[in-house]
Amino acid sequence: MAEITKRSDDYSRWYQDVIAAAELAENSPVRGCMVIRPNGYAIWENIQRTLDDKFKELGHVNAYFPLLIPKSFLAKEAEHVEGFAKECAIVTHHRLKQVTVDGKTTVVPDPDSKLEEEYIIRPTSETVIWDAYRKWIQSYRDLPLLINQWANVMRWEMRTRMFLRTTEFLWQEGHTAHATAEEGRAETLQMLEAYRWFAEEILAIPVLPGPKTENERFAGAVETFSIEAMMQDNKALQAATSHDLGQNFAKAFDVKYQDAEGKVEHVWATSWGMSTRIMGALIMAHSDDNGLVLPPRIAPTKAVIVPIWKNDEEMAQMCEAARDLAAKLSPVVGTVHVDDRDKMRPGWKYGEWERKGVPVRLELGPRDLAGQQVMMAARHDRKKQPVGFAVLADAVQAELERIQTDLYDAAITRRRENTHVVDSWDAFTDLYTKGDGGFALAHWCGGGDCEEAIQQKTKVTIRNMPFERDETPGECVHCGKPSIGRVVFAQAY
RNA sequence: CGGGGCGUGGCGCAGUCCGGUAGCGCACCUGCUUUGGGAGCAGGGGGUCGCCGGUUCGAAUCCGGCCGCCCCGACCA
Repeated sequence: MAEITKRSDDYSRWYQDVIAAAELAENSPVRGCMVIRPNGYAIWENIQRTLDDKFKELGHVNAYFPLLIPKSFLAKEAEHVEGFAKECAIVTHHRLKQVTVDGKTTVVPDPDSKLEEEYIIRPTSETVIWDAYRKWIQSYRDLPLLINQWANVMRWEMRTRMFLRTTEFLWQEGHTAHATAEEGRAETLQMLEAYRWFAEEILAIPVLPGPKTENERFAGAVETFSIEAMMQDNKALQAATSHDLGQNFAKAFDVKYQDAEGKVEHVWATSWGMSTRIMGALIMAHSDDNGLVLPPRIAPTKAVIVPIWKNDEEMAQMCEAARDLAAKLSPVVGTVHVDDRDKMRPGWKYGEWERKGVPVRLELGPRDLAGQQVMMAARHDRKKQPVGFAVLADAVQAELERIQTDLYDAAITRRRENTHVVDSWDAFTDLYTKGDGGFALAHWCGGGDCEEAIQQKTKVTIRNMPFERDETPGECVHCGKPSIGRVVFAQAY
């Protein structure tokens, strides 16, 4: 295993090194696409399970819509096409043909199999889904319609980064239909809150929920909300979005319902999503120079037991004792792994499980067994202490909770230290050129042109306008016009 | 798509300037000794040198083209 680059030396290499060292994912033969390895996919499965339970608790059901979307569908909502046209993969043929060129056999699209109407690989599924909703919705009795889909999508990005921006990515997309604008808005906010809960309580990543500016809105939405997180390099990352789609898609796909009084109206829609990008946030939020650090609530393996021995007899004893402990622990704390591999010394194993981010390590040697105890070590702060067998389950449970809390506290402290109230353009530019960046709470006039000008000059964008923000008017940090209050600026992933 | 860097066993690299048929560390396999923070010794397996073409008696090395990866910009979740 190659050394992990230090964060202070090269943050972006560090990020890639952590992914490689923890065996989360690797590049694939397809440009911009990644192979998610078992260690990475196990985390995604936990993310899926937790979110899926939450969605269902809130009344949603799952369905599956096709990967391929007729080209004409995308064109039905004007803003939507404009937003996605530049990054669509297109399926044009349905058959290959073997040909021999210079004695070598290869395959080419069979010209005779050209599709009359080409398909695009979904960049998001609003269009196919709303085409179906037209058929499913007739009456107010069919509402609300609360459907979620777990799927892969493709957006042909110019520059990709593992998890953070890949050509193909996995996500969930919720698509709901409602009888009134108020219900739609309530759903949009409810799901944003679900994402906030998930990011903060499960992933230990503090986030700022709030509406995006008009420029940053989802193509086709009336209003877009996001949760924004700060990474260890002080850049912002949009961790999830929730869109109030108004009647835009209902009108584009002619989805109407009849209310109790017999009046026919277009329905009101929302969509909301969280993707494998969140894994990039998870990796960057907590990991250190020794590798991955995972919050216990999302970690696939909560604890690993490393037995220590000097000879075959001891090996048998320690392994048996370790398996006994694991069997007692698992029902209380979750998956516990016993690393009984021969041929590897304990020190090597410690290093490996640290790289992979397992929150708690339990060391069990002859001296421990004699004293009916283990040495318990935490991944994130390396604190080590002896714990008696009798109280082990409670102690590990408490340790996992301590780790979860520590990680959240560290992240929120880091965010506080790197969030600055900025009141002049000089201070603003200094922060992002000479300083360490981070979040700037600054006045903004509300003008899209002004927002773009700021981005042009500094590469800093308005992440969102947090619900909890200072709305006292002031002067726009850039143009000096009267402001709508302070919004959050940052360089973003 | 522009600017910079890099493609050589699984990983990290040397060799390229100055052409002579591929080497080091780690990992892997076998055996013995080991095992409380990345063990030691001995033996062993594995590479069309990113791809295509050219020059040459001979190319990892020189020339031309292409592809991919990483970093920095323009687009985005």
